[in-house]
Amino acid sequence: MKFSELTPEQLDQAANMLKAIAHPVRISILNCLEDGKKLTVSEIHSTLKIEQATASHHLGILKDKGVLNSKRDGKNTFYFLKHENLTSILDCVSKCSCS
Amino acid sequence: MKFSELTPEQLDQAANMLKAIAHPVRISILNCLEDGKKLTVSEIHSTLKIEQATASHHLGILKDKGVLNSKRDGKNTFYFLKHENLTSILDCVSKCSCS
DNA sequence: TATTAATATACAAATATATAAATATTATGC
DNA sequence: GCATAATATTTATATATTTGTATATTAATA
Repeated sequence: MKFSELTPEQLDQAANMLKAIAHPVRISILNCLEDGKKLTVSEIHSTLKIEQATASHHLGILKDKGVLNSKRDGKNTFYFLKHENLTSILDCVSKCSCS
Repeated sequence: MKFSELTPEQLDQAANMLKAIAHPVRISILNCLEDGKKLTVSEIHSTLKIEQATASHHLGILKDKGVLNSKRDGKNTFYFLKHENLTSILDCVSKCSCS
């Protein structure tokens, strides 16, 4: 799939997905969710030492833009990567930003 | 290199790099520069049918954030990818946003 | 040197995003 | 139903980004 074959809508969706990822807190969240891990809002909030509302907010953005999925289980909501291979983006950028 | 091993500064740089890419016009620009191609501002501006100033502006952002490099040759400035493997980000996102 | 081509920058208006604090919703267990 | 825990949403303020238009810079050439 070449980008030149994408419709403007798909191009926008790709940009929105990347925009969602392109934030220090949200990169850190994705880092927590590597290897198929499913974590609750509380776990993210305590692990990253950020406000509960902030964690929920960023998780909501990532879900809204198609990066994450979530599954409610009682009082908890577990978040996880929608596409496992998205972490390869992180690998690539971390390589590029360290050289 | 795991992200958890990145310093806050490197995390910010990675986020800035992704933010630079995360825009429909700039994704289209990167798409033009695949396979090591080097293009001038004029070529980008006519290929993508955007204003000259807009092309220059977006190219400047991509260069400033470490995504592109440029080389002046007389009246022309040629832009090209700084890290060839950055296009793998596009491949990944295009796959994810089409499924 | 004057003209033209190619690129880059400055500015302003509209839009979008980030952050924190407060409040609301959803679900459990007594 | 009431209290509590876990999430989610709202609101307001500050900041950043995008876009177009105009202008400035840089380089070649007549």
